[in-house]
Amino acid sequence: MYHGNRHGRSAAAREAVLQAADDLVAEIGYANVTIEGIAARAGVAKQTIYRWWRSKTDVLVDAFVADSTQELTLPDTGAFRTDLRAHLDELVRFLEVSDSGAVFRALTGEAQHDLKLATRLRAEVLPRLRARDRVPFDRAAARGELSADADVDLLVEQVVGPIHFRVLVTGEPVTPALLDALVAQASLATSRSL
Amino acid sequence: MYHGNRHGRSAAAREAVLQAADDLVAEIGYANVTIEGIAARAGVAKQTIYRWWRSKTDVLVDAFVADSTQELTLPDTGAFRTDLRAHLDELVRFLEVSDSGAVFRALTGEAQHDLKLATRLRAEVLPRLRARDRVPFDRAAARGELSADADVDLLVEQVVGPIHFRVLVTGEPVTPALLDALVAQASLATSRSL
Amino acid sequence: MYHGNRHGRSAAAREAVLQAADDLVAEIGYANVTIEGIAARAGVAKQTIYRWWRSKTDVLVDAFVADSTQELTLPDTGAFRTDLRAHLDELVRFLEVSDSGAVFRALTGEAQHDLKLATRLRAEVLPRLRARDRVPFDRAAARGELSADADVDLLVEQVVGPIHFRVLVTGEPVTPALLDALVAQASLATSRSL
Amino acid sequence: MYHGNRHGRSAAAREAVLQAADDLVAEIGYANVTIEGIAARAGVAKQTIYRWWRSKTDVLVDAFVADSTQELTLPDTGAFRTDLRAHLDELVRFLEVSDSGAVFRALTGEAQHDLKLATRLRAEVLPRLRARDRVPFDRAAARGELSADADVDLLVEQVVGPIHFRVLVTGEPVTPALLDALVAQASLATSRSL
DNA sequence: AAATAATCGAGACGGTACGTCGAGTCTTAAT
DNA sequence: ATTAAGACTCGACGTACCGTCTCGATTATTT
Repeated sequence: MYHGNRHGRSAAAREAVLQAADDLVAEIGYANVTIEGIAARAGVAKQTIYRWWRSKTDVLVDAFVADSTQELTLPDTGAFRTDLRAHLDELVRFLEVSDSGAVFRALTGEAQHDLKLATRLRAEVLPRLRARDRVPFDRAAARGELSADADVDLLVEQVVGPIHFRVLVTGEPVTPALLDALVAQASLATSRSL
Repeated sequence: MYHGNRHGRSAAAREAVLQAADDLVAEIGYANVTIEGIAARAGVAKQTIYRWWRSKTDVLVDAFVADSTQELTLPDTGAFRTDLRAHLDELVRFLEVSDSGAVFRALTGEAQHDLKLATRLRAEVLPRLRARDRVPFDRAAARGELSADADVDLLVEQVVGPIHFRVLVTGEPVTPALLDALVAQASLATSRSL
Repeated sequence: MYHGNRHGRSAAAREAVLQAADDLVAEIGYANVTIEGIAARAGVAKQTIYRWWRSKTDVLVDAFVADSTQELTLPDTGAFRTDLRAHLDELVRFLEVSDSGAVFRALTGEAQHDLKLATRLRAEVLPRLRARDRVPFDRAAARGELSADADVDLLVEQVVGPIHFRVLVTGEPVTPALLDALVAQASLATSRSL
Repeated sequence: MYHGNRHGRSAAAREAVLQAADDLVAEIGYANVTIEGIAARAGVAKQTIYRWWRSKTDVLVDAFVADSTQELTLPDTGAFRTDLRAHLDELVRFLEVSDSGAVFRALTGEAQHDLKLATRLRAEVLPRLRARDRVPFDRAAARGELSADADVDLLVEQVVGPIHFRVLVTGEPVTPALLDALVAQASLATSRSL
């Protein structure tokens, strides 16, 4: 067994911590993750974690950002409705199924009673997600399917809001029926604004 | 056949606990509330809390339910759009401003990593809220403004989803512009179904 | 199952408590006996115990006294040395082996930091034991083997003191060698005082 | 090969705990001493106590041993009788009057229903006391006052046994009359063995 | 190459709160 | 009127993590 500074300077330790945090959330659930647990799992001293992060949520935000850096490019189907539907399917998969989505839900939950976390999420995570949600609408606008003065952010919220509501609040599964209705509603808005 | 002290829990203790829990959430925030703190504030032994509740969230669900028992009846304005708008104003006030709403947000947040809490919320709290959200739609249906085969629950989700999304996820204020858009969209849905 | 006052007045409850206390000491050891445990075992309400006894040690003193009421009469062998040796054998058996002796040791131990218990023991238990310890000496005096002005209590202490010392302090077994020495020493004292 | 914080326990914390334990026993009595109380008094975290000691008795044994490390050398009076008498006077003072003796009595009491404590006492405390009790006899042997084949440990027990009996069992004061009798008896034993 | 400084692991520290246990007091319904 | 049942307040238990703090070992940089 090896001791002392086994990570050269720090990069390796940093990655070990993020990886351990990710693993632990998946294995034992967000609520049961502790700084001590992450340190033990990562083979890192507690102090090393405290040197770089303020709290376990801070670690998890970094882990989440690191994971979601991998850009997934939405294939262009040539039409707004199909583009949007494909994106929403992907969004639902992320929120309901993926490990990454589990972390997102946990962090969003924790942010309800942690103002600092809420601020970080809104500064670093949400803009990225928002940008992705806008893609189908921006493409539609480029195609001229959408009037230039339409409030895309507002339209986005009307579409993704109900999905998040189901996932975060009611806990009911997001059904194809809901997605159909949302796509129909968005299409109506685009066509109406012509 | 009864025996022993069958009067069971002391009503005074129960109320003191719920009141203390409510007060503490308002004063120091959900994350800082502890069972010990509630017990001290309520002048009650910790054991008494543990006898009747599993956790602090369990206490707060009870407190929330007790508070929200007071039905607020939505005034009938005679038209769907105005009914709905009045209801949404009230909903936003609840979510963003009220103490009760702060508890709701905290509990919903905690439910993201506490399955038992999630189950309780979905069984005891959400149906009540859902029923309130349906009122404008049900009245519209009674007036014949809405086709009988419309999926009211779906319509409700499309309207309240974006509001919860702002409050819980983005943290942005719910603006009149959003409410206008939601009412317009809902009206469209009703008129279209004629 | 039966409830309420199932013991008529009280005598039965009293006996049930003493019996339960005795059993529990034998089964789980003095240190693990609790009032609640005695009450549960006896099928009696805690309050009933508190009505008659101050503490668990108080119960156990009563139980001990009740048990040791059965007088064991020391057979008269006709000579001091053999009388004394028989008595000491019996004393060692009591202290080292018997359940009753285990209770005696526990109570004596507890009395080191419980003044009330110490007082009760010295008033109710020790005189009885002392009386038994005197028997061989008193018989010797009656036979004229002992001078009338000998301090029997002092002689008794010199004989039983080392035995209690081994049992309570060093925990070493009381060996025949020790008993032989003690008997010899006592005999010397008696013969010298002629 | 060492690694990590191998300096182990903090000497300051250890001493603070032992001192606080000693003080508390003297002030409020053994039965009222709690781990929490010791921790608070010592300005130490409870966990620190639990890290190094199993129980309050374990702390007190350490405190007792630390206190009694200070060897008291018995002055040599030149004769067995006076040596022994001086030692017994000192022993009685220890058992009946000193704070240290109070701890000894409490620990001996507790050992009646705590096997682990009993074992520790017999391994670490009693041999030291026994050694002290032997001193007058060993000196007598060195002077030739005692036959070489005398069982000194047995003689010691016959002398100190009755003293412990009074202190621990009957609670009566150890009188000069008893000490006189014990010294006389021991002298007889020594002279007889010439 | 040797000395120096930064950073690592390990883990002890003072704390806070946890959830449990038993003490001793109280109230209620059954007998 | 006394009991069994059991809820109550209280205090301590022993545990889990928190965030801070040495400590000695291990590098990486500086001399």
